[in-house]
Amino acid sequence: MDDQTRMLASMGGLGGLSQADVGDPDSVRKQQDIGDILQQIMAITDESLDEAQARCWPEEAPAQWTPQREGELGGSTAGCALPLNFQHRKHALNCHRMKPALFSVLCEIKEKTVLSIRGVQEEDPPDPQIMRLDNMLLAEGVSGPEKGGGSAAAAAAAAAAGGSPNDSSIEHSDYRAKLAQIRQIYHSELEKYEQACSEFTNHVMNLLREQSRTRPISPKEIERMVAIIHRKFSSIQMQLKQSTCEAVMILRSRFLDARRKRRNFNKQATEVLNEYFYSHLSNPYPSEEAKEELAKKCGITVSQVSNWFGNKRIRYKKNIGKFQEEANLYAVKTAVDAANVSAQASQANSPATPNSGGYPAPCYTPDGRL
DNA sequence: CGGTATGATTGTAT
DNA sequence: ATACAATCATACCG
Repeated sequence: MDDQTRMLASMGGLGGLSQADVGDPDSVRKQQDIGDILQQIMAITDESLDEAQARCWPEEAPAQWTPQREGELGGSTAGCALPLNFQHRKHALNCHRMKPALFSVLCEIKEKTVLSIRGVQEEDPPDPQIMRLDNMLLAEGVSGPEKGGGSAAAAAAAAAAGGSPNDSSIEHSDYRAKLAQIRQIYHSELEKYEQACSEFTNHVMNLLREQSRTRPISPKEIERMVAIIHRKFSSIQMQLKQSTCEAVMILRSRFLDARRKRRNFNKQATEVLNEYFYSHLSNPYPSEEAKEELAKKCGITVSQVSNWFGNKRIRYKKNIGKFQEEANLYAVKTAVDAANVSAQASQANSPATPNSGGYPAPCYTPDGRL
């Protein structure tokens, strides 16, 4: 009680605001006291904005040739008399021995009210949308670790495998270049966002910390503010990720949809494949190893071999007649090869085609005609 | 230019 | 996961 009155007195001395009527009941008076103090604080907080503004004014104003009368404006040569006045009041408030207690009470009250208003939506789980985007960017190699030599190595490998610099490898490198471009843009934008975010966060935190000396701001509140800022920025980042994903998709559909740029396999490759097919007509299902072997021989991928056999089987079955000529041709071919291998020349039996399975064998004569 | 050949993709069943 | 069937989209050829 004593303290309070003393504080009031001192505040009153400062601002001349203490018009507390002495006749009131105690509780009411207490409330009013607190109200007054709050007003004081508010006033100082508000004014400190002006003060800050005042401080921003360049001091290059030539020294005033007519020094102002001290009594009137608080006495200062620095153009504006307000700052000192405020400094003084602020200092007095800060140094008041009731200040810490009052401050903590204010913080507590504020904590309660603020928390009850919008407290319970903490720690939202990671957005599934953003996770999806992240996964995709990672899968496309946009957001993952920089695989510096990766593209070069891949291109080299493709060139080596292809033997000749075919179109596909050229297109592949083109695709890679475009992807790298997207990747670069993505990363620079992301970096920009992150920098802006941290800068802004720092700025706000400093501001709040600065203000927390005159205004009840708990560390928790600052944390919350930071979280809000981060949420905002991450939503911006999501837009970036989304548009990057779109760009990658467009690129993919343009460059990697092989149907658009279908190339027939070269003659030798088809020959190898057909040879295998017709010499295994009873069971034209190459094993994984066989597929790999064929792929290597033909300079195509294993899945291309699989595609070829899939297409071949279905088309052969659908119209055996159409393929008979071809079948005979390759049958003879293998027969000749076999004959060449075995020293016993063309004293021909039927060639080594053990036809016993599901695919009807073409009928042919040893000389290769129907 | 139109028809066919052909490699790739998609959907479905096993 | 693999095979099959249907389909797509391009390549190729007369």
